[in-house]
Amino acid sequence: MYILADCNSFYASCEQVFRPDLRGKPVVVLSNNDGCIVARSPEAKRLNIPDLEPYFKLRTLLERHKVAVFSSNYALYAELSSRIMDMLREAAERIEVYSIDEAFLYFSDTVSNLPAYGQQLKADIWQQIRIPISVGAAPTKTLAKLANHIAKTSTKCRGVCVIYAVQDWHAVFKKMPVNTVWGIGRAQTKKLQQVHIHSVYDLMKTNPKQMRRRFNVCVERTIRELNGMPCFGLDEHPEPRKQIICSRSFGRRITKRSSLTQAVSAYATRAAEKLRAQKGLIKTLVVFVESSRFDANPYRRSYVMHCPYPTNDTRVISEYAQRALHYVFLEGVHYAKAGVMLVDIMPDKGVQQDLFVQQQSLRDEQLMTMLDTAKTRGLPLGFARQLPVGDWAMRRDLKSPDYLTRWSDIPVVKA
DNA sequence: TCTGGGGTCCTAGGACCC
DNA sequence: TCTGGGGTCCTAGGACCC
Repeated sequence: MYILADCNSFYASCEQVFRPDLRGKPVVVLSNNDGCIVARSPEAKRLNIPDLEPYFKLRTLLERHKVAVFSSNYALYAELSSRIMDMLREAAERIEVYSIDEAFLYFSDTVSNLPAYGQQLKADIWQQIRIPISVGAAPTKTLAKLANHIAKTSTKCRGVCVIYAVQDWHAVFKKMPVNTVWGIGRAQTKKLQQVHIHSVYDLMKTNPKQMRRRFNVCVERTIRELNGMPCFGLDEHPEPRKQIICSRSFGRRITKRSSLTQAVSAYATRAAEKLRAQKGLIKTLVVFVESSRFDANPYRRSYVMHCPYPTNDTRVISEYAQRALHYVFLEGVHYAKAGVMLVDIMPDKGVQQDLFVQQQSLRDEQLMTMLDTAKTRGLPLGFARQLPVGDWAMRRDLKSPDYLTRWSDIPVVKA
């Protein structure tokens, strides 16, 4: 059996952990740059505040309902997430951390009383971390996702739903729209509706082989999973990333080359850190810049750059990112976003040596290791070109304190 | 004025080879 | 007039996820 443990309105719940005065009140969290709403507490959902809508369009509505609004505070969410994942790891045989706020647990033998197990898990995490979760259990991942959805939406379930045999759930599946299925997004939903498949039940009852021909292999697997045949296994030890992207929209439009230089330098630095963290090297990077996609004539350019040898040295990656920037920069564009992508990542062990080309030296590696160590200890070491802020910096006007990751932000208990 | 970021997988089509 | 077939690899774009 697969069990999906999924935090409820995760970012909004995190903001409430150190703000008990906001319990039971509408809370929303914004994306980077305070762009869109990405999380809503149940009270905010009940006010019909839409998900993924731009903040500026909803401002008056939010003010009218006295909704507490927060910028994203990833340091806080990541820390709370890792504490929850540690608890889940203790509670299960095997676990796949699927995203910041959810994990699949797997049991080879059925737990004797799954509903009770789910309730206990939920109670433990609430008691230790003060984050509410929902639990869905079923013979496949897709069904566990569905069970979790039912656990979240049906008050009868009290946050836990177990699907043992699909045939017992036909009536419920007939009432659930097909887009609630994991893996069926907007485009597929539209195509499915054209052939009169509207509910989860409709999809479940189709012929997987025929559906593969008409749609694709993903849809086929989903149908099989809905019928209780596992097609997706547990991914306990995810492979290292194949690519690393670091990009941001700017706090406001920028036109100066110097601002873009700083931003690209900061992104290249961050990307190189991520690369070293997974012990990778790259030879190829891509830099892209763009104006807003809402512009009448959007400008978007990218440039692929090859480094002379496999590297994870911030200085080299940054240097080649700047060279790439040279090719995509156009005077007069109001830039809204830029980014650095590291592609073709290879492990730093066992790299093909080239007799005639320079390699990354041991000294370079030691310098990078030293920088990374300094960073984990909170020492502000960096390169002169890379400034932490500028006119390109992200907007986060409503960020909560870093309660768990910054000494100066740790809450003080008053006697 | 203001519209997120970071991933993966699949497919179709082109280039190239024999 | 008539111009193969099958395989691999790469890339771009689409779709999906949270």
